[in-house]
Amino acid sequence: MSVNKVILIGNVGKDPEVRYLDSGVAVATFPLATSDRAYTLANGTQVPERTEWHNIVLWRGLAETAEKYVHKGDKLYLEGKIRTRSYDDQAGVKRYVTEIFVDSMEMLSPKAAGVAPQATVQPNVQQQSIQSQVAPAQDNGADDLPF
Amino acid sequence: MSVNKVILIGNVGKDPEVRYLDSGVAVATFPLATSDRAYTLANGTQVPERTEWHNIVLWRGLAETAEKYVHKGDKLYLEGKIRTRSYDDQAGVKRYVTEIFVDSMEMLSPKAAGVAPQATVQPNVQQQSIQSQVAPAQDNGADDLPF
Amino acid sequence: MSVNKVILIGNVGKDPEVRYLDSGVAVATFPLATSDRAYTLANGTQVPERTEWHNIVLWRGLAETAEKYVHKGDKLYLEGKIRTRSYDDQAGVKRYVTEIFVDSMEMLSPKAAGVAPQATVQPNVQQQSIQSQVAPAQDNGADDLPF
Amino acid sequence: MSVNKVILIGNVGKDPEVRYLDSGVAVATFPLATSDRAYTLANGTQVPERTEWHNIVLWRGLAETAEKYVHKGDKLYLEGKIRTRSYDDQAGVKRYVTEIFVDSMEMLSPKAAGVAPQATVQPNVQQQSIQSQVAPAQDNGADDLPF
DNA sequence: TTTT
DNA sequence: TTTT
Repeated sequence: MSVNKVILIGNVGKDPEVRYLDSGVAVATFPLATSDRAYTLANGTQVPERTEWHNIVLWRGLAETAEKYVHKGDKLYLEGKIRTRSYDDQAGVKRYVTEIFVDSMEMLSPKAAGVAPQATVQPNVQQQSIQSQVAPAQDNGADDLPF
Repeated sequence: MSVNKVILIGNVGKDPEVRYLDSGVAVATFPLATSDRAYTLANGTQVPERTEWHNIVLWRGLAETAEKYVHKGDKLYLEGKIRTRSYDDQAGVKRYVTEIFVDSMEMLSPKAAGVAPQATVQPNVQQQSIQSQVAPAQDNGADDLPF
Repeated sequence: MSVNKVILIGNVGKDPEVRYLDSGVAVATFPLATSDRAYTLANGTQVPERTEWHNIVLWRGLAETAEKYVHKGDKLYLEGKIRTRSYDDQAGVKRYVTEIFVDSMEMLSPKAAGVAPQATVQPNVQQQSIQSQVAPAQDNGADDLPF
Repeated sequence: MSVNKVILIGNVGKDPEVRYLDSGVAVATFPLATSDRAYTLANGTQVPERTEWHNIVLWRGLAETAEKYVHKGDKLYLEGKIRTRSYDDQAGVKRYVTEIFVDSMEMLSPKAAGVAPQATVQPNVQQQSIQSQVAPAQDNGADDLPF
C-alpha cells in the first residue's frame, strides 16, 4: 500500500502541446512554474526567490480540456502523481525525466475560472494503459517530445 | 503565489546516507518506493504493478531523526516539496535529478512508530540556506553524492 | 472554482456500521481517531496529547470494502472532503455534524494491507446522488443514525 | 502516529474577526466557502452546486496577516487541520463546532497576491498553547464568539 | 533499491 | 471510541 500525491498551484509556462495517440487518446504537456518566496535567514543571509519548473502531463478528457482552456500564464491548481521515466539520449546514455501525471485540474485565473466542465478523470482506468506508446523518445523524433 | 506539495507513503529502499556539512548541518538521503496496484482495464488488458522510486532528502533535525530511526524496509509518511537540480556529468553533459525535500515525516512501521520525537521542521528557515553547498556533484566526488 | 480536500491517517474507533439505501447503495460510517503528539512549549508548559475524532462516511464500493475489511483498531489512510450537514434534534433545535466523505482509502494495518481490491471511487458520479436520502435523522429513527 | 491535514481553496465569506488574548496572541476567524460543481448523473438527475462553509481559525502571525490583507470575497489557499470543540449552549446542551486551524495561507486573489510576507507558522509551537483560553463560549459573551 |  |  502506498500514496504518491502531488498538489501544485503555479503558472503555465507555455501553451499546452497536445498530441493524439493512434488510439485517439489525447495527451497534453506543458511546463508549470512554482516559486518559493525570497526571505532572509536569522543570520542575515538573503535567500532569493527560486522558481521550480514541473513537467505536466494530462491524458484523455483532461488533455482536451487543457487544449481548449489552458494558456500560457494561466494559474492552475493541479493534483496528480510523480512519475519518472527514462529514455536513451542521442549518445545512447540513459536519461531521466520526472513528470507530474495529473488527476484533477482547476483553473485559478479569473478569465479561465468556471469554464472547464468536468476537470477530474476516472482513477485507475487511465494513464498506464497507454504508457508504452507515450514514453519513448526515439519513436517520436526530437521535436515531438513532450519536454 | 504558488504551492508545491508532495505527500508520499512508501517503503525505504536503503538505509539513509547521512552527511554533515561544514556548518554542522545534517543531510540525509534515501530512496523511497511507492507502487501502483496492478489492475485490469475494461478491455481486458492487464496493467501490472509499477514501482516509482523517489529521491528523498531531509535536512537538519529531520536528517538526524532519520539517521537514528529510519531503516531499509520501513514504511514512512512524508510531506515535502519537489526540487529539481542540475549538475554536469563526467562527460560535461547537463543532467537533472528530481528530489523530494521533506518538511514532515511520520513513521508507519509498527516497530519504528512512536520513536521519533519531533518529526517536523520549522518552515522557511531551512533547506535553502545551505543549498549551494549541497547541490553540486563536482565538489563532492562521485561516491559522496546523495544519489 | 474551489478545493475541499482532507487527508487523514488514524485508527478506527469502532467496526463500521453499514446500511443499504432503498436504491441498494451501501453507506458505511465509523469514527477515526487522529492524535497530536504531546510536547513541551518553550516556556516549559506541557501540552498533552490530544485526540481528534472524525466522523467517516463511505459510499458504494468503498462502503462494501469497509464492511469486509475494516475493523476497530485498524490504521487507515483516507482522502476525502469535509461535509457539514444539519438536522433538528429531539427538542427541535438545529444541530450540525461535520463528516468526512471519503474518495480514497488505503489500509495501513499489516494484517489488513493488500486485501482491499479497488480502493478508489469514481469521482463526480458518487456521493451527492443519494445525499437527500441519507442526510436526515428524522426518517431513520435514532438508532439508525450514522453517528 | 497520525495525520490530520486539510487543503482548501475557497472564498472568504466575511472580513476576518480578530481578537487578542491577554497574552497578546492574535486569533482571527472567518468563514470560507468551497463549492462542488453542479453536474448531471448517468440517470439524468441534476445535482445542483452545493456550497460548504468552513469555520477558519488562524493564530499569531497568520492572524495578523489575515487582519491586514484578507477581506470578504478574497480567494485563499489554506492548509491546516480539523479540530472539533464542544461547548454548552444557553440551554446547557453540549454542542459541537468543527473548525479548521490553519498552518499555511496563500492569497489567490490578484489584488491580494504577493502582499503577505511570511504566511507560514512554526509548527508545534502554536495553537494548542492557548487553547483553553479560546475554546469556551461562556467566558466570552455571545458576540465575542468566533462563529 | 522497498513493500504487498 | 482508536492507537503509540
